[in-house]
Amino acid sequence: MKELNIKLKTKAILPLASQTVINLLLTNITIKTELMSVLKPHELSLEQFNVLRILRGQKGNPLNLQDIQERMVSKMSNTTRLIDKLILKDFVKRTECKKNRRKIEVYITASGLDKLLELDGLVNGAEQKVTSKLTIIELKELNRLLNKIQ
Amino acid sequence: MKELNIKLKTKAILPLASQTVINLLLTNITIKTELMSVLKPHELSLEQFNVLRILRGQKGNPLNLQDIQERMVSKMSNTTRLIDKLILKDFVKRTECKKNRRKIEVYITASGLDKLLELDGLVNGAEQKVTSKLTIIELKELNRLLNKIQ
DNA sequence: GTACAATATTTGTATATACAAATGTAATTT
DNA sequence: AAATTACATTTGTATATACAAATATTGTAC
Repeated sequence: MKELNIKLKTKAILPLASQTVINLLLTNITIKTELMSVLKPHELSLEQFNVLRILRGQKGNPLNLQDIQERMVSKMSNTTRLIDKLILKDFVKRTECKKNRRKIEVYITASGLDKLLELDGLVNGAEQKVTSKLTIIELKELNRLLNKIQ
Repeated sequence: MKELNIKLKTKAILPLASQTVINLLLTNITIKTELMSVLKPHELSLEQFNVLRILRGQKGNPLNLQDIQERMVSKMSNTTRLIDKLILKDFVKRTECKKNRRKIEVYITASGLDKLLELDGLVNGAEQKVTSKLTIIELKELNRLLNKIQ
């Protein structure tokens, strides 16, 4: 509570539920800032990077937009336009599905795979950095608690 | 880990640090969705609501833009334009500071206070809802862990 | 007291997010 | 097989976010 008051420069006494919500929002900003500091120089957003990783996970097989969306962290973002951005950067390719022309299939390109290879270590480093202040036991406990909230 | 794999529809085995980061991002979406479901009908964003609460905390005294920004959860957003929106809704007033004409002072209006009164219970309810699956001890532990990350 | 630096806010711009509506395609019903 | 419904993606629009540049005011050094 004391730390929270310092962060928000206030003396207000907040209920535990409010403290938790604010702390989660603040932690989110910390994490996004850290990850973006790695991705920004490569002109990738967090979700763009995530979609590249999802496509790599397919090992050469394509995914259609819906399947991609289901695997994304934020299901709300506009997948069509996100893929457009990745196509402009030549990290993915899009082809029409022959079996069902409503669908489009998305592949990761060789240069997309290269970029991921370049980023893997950096992103892992950022993830390590933000979690490094907790022990393994604490991290497991944190995951357990977060899981209960969702 | 199992739950995470289900959420992301993948079988990938992720390091603990990555799991934690993704779980924090997912939890953030849960919380924002819950809070926005309360605020949306009132056409307020999360930060707009937050700024109103910050101003109420001043008990009639004004705050300038910088002071507001320091107290905000997300310090990145454009405070000038956020205040513009609140002025349009007649929830705050802005006056030029006489001592230092570079500064502008922002007050909450009576109708801003009314709106907050209307929202207090709803927002508290949303906060309770998202935290209700944890015990008080777990919530305290969660706050402690989040504090260490930030 | 003029020039320069520091401060506070505003404006501009590019991108991201959120969501509704439109388009095109396939499947189902009658 | 025409009409309707469901599905997959795209487009439109409004707002939010992120950050750089511009403007206006104040403080300070010479």
